[in-house]
Amino acid sequence: MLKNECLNIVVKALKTAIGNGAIENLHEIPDFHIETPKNRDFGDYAINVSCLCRYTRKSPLDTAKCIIKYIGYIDTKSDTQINTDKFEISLVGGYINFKIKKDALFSVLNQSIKEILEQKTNYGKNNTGNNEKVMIEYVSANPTGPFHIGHGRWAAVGSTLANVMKLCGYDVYQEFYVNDAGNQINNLGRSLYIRVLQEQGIKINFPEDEEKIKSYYTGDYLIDCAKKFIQENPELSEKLAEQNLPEADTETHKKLCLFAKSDMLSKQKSLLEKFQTHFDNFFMETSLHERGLVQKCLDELKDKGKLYEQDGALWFKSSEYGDEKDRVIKKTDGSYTYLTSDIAYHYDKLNRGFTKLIDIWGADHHGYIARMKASIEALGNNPESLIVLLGQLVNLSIKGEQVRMGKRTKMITLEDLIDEVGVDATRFWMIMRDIDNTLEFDVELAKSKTDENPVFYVQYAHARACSILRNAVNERQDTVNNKVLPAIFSLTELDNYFDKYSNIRLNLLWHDEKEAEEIQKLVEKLIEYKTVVINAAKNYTPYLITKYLRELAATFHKFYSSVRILSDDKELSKAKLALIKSVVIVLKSGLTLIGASAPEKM
RNA sequence: GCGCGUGUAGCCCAGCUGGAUAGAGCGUUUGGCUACGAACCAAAAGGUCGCGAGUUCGAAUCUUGCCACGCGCGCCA
Repeated sequence: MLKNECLNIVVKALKTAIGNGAIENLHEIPDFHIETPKNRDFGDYAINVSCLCRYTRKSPLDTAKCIIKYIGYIDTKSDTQINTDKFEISLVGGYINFKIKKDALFSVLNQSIKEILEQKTNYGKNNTGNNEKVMIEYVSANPTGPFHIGHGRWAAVGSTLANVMKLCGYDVYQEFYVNDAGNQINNLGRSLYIRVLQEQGIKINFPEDEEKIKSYYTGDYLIDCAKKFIQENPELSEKLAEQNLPEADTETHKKLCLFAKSDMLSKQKSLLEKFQTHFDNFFMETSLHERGLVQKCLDELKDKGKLYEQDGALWFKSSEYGDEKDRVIKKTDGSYTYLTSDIAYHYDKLNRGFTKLIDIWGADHHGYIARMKASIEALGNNPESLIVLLGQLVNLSIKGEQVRMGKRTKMITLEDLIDEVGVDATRFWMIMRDIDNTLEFDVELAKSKTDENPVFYVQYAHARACSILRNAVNERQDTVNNKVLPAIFSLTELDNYFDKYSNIRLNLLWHDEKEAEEIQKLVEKLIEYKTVVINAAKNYTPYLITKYLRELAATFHKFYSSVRILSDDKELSKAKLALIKSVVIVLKSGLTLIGASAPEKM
């Protein structure tokens, strides 16, 4: 790449300068950052050498002069301008600016378009992940009710991150942890019991006592579940109704719990699929207990002297590993805390061979990080292997007015939102912002099919580009002369061209300087996709993909408005169509990464 | 009180490892469809980068002290 050549030129010159004693006290070549100048009149790439000022004891400009003196080309216009075979180099302030000469630029742009057309959906694929085994655990909602809006954010972010990391060569495994062992399942079963009785006409209600009602799920989603239960267990339901038991007996209770749990879980699963979020595994908390893993973890911690008893409870010395205080592992009533199974769960993940554990949690769980890492370290593993991505919550608003999720107001579920807004728009909006920011989700905006909505802006670009490709192989209407023009290409002709594409005739296009500029900008944007993907994976920031897609769409729309694609000149049209095809490929690839569709018509 | 996060244009947000005149979108004003999709494009207006100090040749970016907002600080999950 030309970028690296710029870097090499500067580094080589700098080394010569040091060798000649022009710069003293500098022993290590600094890590130069290659930038794209904000003002393109300066050039295509720039390297800032101001960081060397402290060694040269000169101004940034003089420092730069001092370096380019050693680039070694004779074709020197002045002490601030030099020509190489590929670049025009000029100095402004502490910047060494590189302007690529036309021939060099052709070959780079050609090469890039060729790469995109050849690799197609694989464009952007790389191996920065080095096949590392990564587990991404996200959503992990309790199986006690429908998803709320926040779960949607983790689903969209987690699945997009998984897609991006796969593209970067990580061996990604996606898991959903089901908390099906705690007391909340008992509460769920007890709540279903009441609904089952109600459905059979018995006058019974949830307790009114504010304390007691906390152990019930009063949402009406259990009514459906109750109906299903009665249908599948008619005899038992009748018995329950006749006896009108104040509480279900243990056997029945277990059955109720199990039924409600699996009903909730299957509803969650199907919603996730609908939402383009595909897990490799749903890991049941109960399976940890069944396999004795919890006990095994406790034994191991005990052997290492990390547990102690106090006030009738069992404690873990997490404060030895940086947690602010020790944590209870086993309560006085003999039951385990949530943390206990989580310790076993993460221990198990590492034992399954994953070297990087990514957990996506709501910001309200941030206090958990220290104790989780403490447990990993206490069990002899590297706490750095756990990466917790803390996400801020979602604020839902309708027409600018915030919807408060009070206890009294009816909850808006993720499913409601998807039905209202659609999968594509919901996913796009959910990952549009960095998870460090509270997400402002305006239902009306996301629904709107106008210029306020970035999802449609991007999809429209894709549809528009597809439309041009269609027009190239279809008859067209010439409204100026009012006649029908024949198709420029046959479909196979065009496909063959893209498939066996060897050299785009960009230089054909170069006669028009304005067009050339637009073409260069467009191709550069397409090239950028590769680094965007890498950065999104490296920094766990899937929002970069949406940001990029909006930029690419904007670049394309602008390109479209100033460059005519189809014309009588077949060769010229072909060359331009190769660009359009590339745009289609990259837009579609990006939209696929974020789990949104790429419609060819809208 | 302590911990984490946020504070950039009227609104919602970018700003890459400290670097050139702080950038998009929406909204506002104005202009552009008689050939490829106007769900688009172009132009203008709009900023004490929360406030103060420090480090630096250079700070929206790093350090520190305040201020405001959000979340958390359970033998809940």
